Amino acid sequence: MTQESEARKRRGSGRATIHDVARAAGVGSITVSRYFKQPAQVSAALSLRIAAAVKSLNYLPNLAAGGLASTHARIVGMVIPNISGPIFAHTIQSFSDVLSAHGYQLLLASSYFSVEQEEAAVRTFLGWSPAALVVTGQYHTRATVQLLNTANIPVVETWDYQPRRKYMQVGFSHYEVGQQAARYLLKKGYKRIAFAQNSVAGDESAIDRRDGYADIMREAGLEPWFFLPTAATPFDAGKQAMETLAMRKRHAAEAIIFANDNLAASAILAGQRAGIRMPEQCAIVGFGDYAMSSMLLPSLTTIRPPAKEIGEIAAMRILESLGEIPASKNVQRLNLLQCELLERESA
Amino acid sequence: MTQESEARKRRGSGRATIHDVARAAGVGSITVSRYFKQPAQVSAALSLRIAAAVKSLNYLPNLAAGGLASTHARIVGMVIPNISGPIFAHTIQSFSDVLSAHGYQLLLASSYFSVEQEEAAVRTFLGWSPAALVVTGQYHTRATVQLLNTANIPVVETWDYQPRRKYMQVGFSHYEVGQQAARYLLKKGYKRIAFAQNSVAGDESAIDRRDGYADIMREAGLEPWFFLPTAATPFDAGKQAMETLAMRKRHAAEAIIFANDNLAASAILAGQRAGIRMPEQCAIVGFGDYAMSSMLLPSLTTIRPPAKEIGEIAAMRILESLGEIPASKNVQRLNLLQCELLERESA
DNA sequence: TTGTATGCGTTATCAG
DNA sequence: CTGATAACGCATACAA
Repeated sequence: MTQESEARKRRGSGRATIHDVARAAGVGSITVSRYFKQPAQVSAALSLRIAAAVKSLNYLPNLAAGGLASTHARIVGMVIPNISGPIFAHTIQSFSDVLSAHGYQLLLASSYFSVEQEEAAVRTFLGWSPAALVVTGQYHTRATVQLLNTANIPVVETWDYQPRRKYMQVGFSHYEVGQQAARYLLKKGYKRIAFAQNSVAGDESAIDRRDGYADIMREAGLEPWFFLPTAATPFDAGKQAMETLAMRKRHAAEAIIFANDNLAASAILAGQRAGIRMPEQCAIVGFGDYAMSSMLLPSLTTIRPPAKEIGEIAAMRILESLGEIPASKNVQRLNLLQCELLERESA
Repeated sequence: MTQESEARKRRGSGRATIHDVARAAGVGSITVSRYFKQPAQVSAALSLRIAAAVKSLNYLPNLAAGGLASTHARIVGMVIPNISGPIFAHTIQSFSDVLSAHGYQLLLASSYFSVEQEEAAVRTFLGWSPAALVVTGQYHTRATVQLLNTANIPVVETWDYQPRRKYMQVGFSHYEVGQQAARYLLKKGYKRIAFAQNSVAGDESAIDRRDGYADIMREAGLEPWFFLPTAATPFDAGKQAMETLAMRKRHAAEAIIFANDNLAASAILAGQRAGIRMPEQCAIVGFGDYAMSSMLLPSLTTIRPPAKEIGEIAAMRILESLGEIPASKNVQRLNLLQCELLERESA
């Protein structure tokens, strides 16, 4: 009875607050706050009493209140094209792991390659007063840029790298990846090299890769050859590319660079079924190094993006900006990552 | 000068607040709050003025403050074994999509199949006063259960289903999946059927599947045959299982059920290299239906878990509990999902 | 090292 | 339909 009769507050979660702990420990509430944030500044005697009170009351700090009071919550928002895609998940995973090791939480949203959805996500995230924000790529709406600029917090663009951008960038040059693939095939002696694009609208990075390919072709005195599938799903699009480019009677493609491994994989399956010898009759190069790529027959030659590294390094840069860890030198160079061309059987 | 000379607050983000909007619109701040939360309760005239003020001030609601005042933030925490895994990502994606359509944000953490890491994540999440919490599976630490119980918010366990659990469950019975695989192979006439486990510690669900398999074997008067790989990576473990079980001289396995498709895939590759005819010499069944499974040679017969559906339905149940959408009937039955056995070439 | 007063931006309560 | 006031739980500024 008596313990229940304590005048209950009109609102509130009913959970113990920092004041309850302070009262139980016989200290000021600010000391409890320090006990969590700057333990070194609290004497051993008080620390002990506070620890006991915390335990007996099952105290859990209210992070929202803390964030409100300190104007920035220990939260970082991340907008990624899609969570369940074969590659971005690794970035999310490593990013989240590094952050949570330092007491920051990940707030996640997906844009499905739509800059408008990205804008909506950024807008919502800012409502949480996040400590930092991560977006994918360098293509955003005007309003997103405006929001990012006025937010006055660290912003990182991942999965791309362009010189002289305003925000921190952690990624690689898609343009150079396109060049890399084209050079590789040219060196192998292929001439009739096509580039099969993605039917997903909004994947601007794939366009950059295509342009890198095109420029290398022109340098070599060859005409770039673009194929834009009309099929909706990657599976159908890859098949369509294979049928259109490699199975034509005259002037068939000797090699095809695909916008990603999904397309390339379905092309290999289609080719296999049609009895096309790969790479002799048609060489295939992908992008992404998805899990299945090494298991195909022929195994897929592809370019591996540093997905996990991107997440890790982005998190580190943010923690540096936030003063959580000492700053690295030569950040500029560290942020520009390299992709690896994995030479397998298909090219 | 004059516009800058407005006495600046000592603290704060510098962003416009609800009071700024109220002043600009000539209304009380609570009316602005209502304008966002219950637009129907605000007259058209005031709504117009508020809308203008919001726009001109670039007002963005501070969600942390709102969450603090209303004791529950529009946030839902989700703990998942791993984000970058081949199947959970789909659950995350669909869960996040449904939630964000209703103005809830996803706070994500991974446990790596460790109940201790799960506990830590739950603890942190609770600090945000989330509207609801989602965990994976039914195995938790005592402290986690305690936290979940006292949190007094909707809790959903995903990726599993056991009768008479305390929390809402959205998933399927791993035990029945194990039974399903065993029955399928027995029906095909296989007798010497082994189960290759996962070397990842903490994957309790895989144990449930194994037990389902074992019981069906016993029912059929056959001895269950467990193989526990020592190899660390799934790739090596699958290969090891194949070599140990199917390539032995005498009494080799006629069929192997693998704890997941990663193991099964590497087994198929190893078998292929060793010239083992599948399924004639050894049939293979996986679990998960990962992206590469249909691309293998032979394509992998596997059991597809309803990953996307789990995320969707979990989100719906939460939104129902929160009163955001009308409640469904027969929730009990709806939450028990079925896995589909995909009959392909390997078994 | 510790404590007091006050503000963070919003919503619940209650009154018009 | 609208508004004044007081929480929400914590951290900053400043003082002791």
